[in-house]
Amino acid sequence: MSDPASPPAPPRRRPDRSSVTICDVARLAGVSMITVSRAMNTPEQVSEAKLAKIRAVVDQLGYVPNRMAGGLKSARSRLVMALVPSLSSQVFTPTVQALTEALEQRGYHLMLGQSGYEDSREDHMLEAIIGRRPDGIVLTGVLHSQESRKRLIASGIPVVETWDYSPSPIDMLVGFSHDRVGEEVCTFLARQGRRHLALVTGSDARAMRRRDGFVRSAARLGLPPPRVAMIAAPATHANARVALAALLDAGPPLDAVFCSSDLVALGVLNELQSRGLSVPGAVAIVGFGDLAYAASMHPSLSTIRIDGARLGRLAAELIVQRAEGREVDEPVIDLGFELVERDSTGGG
Amino acid sequence: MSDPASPPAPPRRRPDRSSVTICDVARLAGVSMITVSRAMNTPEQVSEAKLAKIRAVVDQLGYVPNRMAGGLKSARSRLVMALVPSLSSQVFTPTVQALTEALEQRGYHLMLGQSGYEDSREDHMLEAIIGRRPDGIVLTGVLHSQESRKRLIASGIPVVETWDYSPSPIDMLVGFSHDRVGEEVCTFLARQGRRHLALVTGSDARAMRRRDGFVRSAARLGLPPPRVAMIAAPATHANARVALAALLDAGPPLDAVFCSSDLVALGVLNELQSRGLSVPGAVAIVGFGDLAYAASMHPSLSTIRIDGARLGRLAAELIVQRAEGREVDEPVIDLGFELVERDSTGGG
DNA sequence: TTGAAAGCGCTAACAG
DNA sequence: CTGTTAGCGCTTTCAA
Repeated sequence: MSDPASPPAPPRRRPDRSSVTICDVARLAGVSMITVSRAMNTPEQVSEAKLAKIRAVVDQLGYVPNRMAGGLKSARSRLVMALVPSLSSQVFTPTVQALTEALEQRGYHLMLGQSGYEDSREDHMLEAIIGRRPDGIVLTGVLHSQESRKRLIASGIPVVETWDYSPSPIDMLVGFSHDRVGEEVCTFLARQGRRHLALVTGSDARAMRRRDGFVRSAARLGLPPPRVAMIAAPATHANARVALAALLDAGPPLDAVFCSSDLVALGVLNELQSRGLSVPGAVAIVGFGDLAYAASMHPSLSTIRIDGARLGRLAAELIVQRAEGREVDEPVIDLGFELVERDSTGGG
Repeated sequence: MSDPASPPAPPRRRPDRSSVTICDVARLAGVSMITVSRAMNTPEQVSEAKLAKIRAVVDQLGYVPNRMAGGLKSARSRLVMALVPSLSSQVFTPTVQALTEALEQRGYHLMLGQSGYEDSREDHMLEAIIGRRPDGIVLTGVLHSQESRKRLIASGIPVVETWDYSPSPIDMLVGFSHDRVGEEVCTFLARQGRRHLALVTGSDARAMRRRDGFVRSAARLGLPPPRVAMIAAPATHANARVALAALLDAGPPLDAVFCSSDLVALGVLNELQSRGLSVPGAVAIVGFGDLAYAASMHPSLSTIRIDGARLGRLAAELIVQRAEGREVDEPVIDLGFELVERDSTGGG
């Protein structure tokens, strides 16, 4: 019991978890560590015989290389960080999905982060990112402070900005002009004979840009200035209803609404329905995003479609090119957008 | 030009990007590396004077510790991997959000992965995960093959399974019983006087468990066997409409539908509306998930609410406890659920 | 095609 | 409170 020669072993956590290393494999296969390394990374440099032997041992031991160690020496983490404002906004899902797949195919992994918080957290966030030494960062129109931008540039990590357009990005860019989206929707509604236009919109920077284009276009076309209902954050279905309700209660009737997202459009539709206003008879609605349900809603929703999957693939391409030291042929890509005409604006 | 003594330097990529290391900081601050390390990780162990000096140098140089290096030595990556079936299913968003925040607070970062693919990719996925040596894995009722489960157990990484209930999990669990969800919804609808029940449901394992509970309960209550419409994957709004349409066209009328998600419920609602069937008058609808729009839909949607945020916080708690070698007091947690009664079932 | 040596950037384990 | 020593697991030279 109290034998001093055999003290009870203190219950240590994970004394040697997953301790199978490249060393163990090398020993069992009767080769050197570096040969094992080559067998994993560049098998064409290893003879058939040793390759077979090594692979057998790897399977037997369940060896999985430690990428932290590899990344440390090679200075390549094979990690790409993507920052989206929020996961609840379905608009970014296809982009993230495509990004994941495209990177995976090339041997990279995606880390996903949410940036839709206060500026105070941005610093923490950036530190977390840079600390992991990703081979690239995909930004979704974020980074509020100038300070953060500088820091990111200083880190030397390749950056792709997306979902927005700027002729002079930090580094690379795949996006489209929100200004032009606003203009095009306004022109379209005017052509449909709508004159009393309104916006029901969230308050993020890109939505504001769409608003500006919309309002400017209305002025140019000689329409009455569009009325704007800002949605209290977050821009949920419920808040959209509230915002539109306030607009309807406060002023003259309107005959068309441009919404900052398809979800908002759904809220607007429900509010109109509950007031007995017909869509598209009395009021036309245009959404933004072309989410899965836009086409099958009742009535189906006219909206702006962005090819988010293509965006993701292009961004992945750019990052990988830069990470592998290749020359990037076209670092700034305008993806464009498409106005999809459906029932909510009077039939397509 | 052809001076052999000065060959043109090949244009190398990132020759020394972000090369400021703990070494540089130590030198400039006139202390040893380990003191800098302590200043960053356990500042209470460093004197005020040196701390101030070090912090100044860190700011000046823009030093960000390389977590790959730290993780290598300490065998703690401070990385937690979360696997969700898909990002498009909004049900998991609050969980992911809460997980992110709770982990961040404790100095961990979340890596998000999507698992909703074919089994063939599961192996790749697991390899990618284990390769990064996360301190924990949060699983969302996934991992199709028995092989994968074994491999995960063998890796020794703490695992929390979520969004499901099993008395004998791999390691730890935070979830609820889908069987009981099905039972409760069925009982509820029966109590409302509904007798001709139907299911419109996706085909994932958990939805199937809800179906089983629902069907079993109906039998027990002496109701006619519920009719089941399976939705072609993916379970979108449009596919839900198609599935319900087929059901309505093929057989006798029904007076209540239990849907496998709120999105499906929206599709079901739209299909009923377009056929002039009133909700809840002719048909009652119950969803699953209590997404943001459920409460503000028209009519508002009765549904099953899961406290996804709480689930995320609890999972984070468990992971961190295990990662830090503390004893886990309650490794299996039944979170429960709540039936939220709204207009789509005849008023709450 | 293979191997030996060296070290990526950091931190545990001891001493002082 | 501070420093020294020794490596984490892997890959990049370089040489055979």
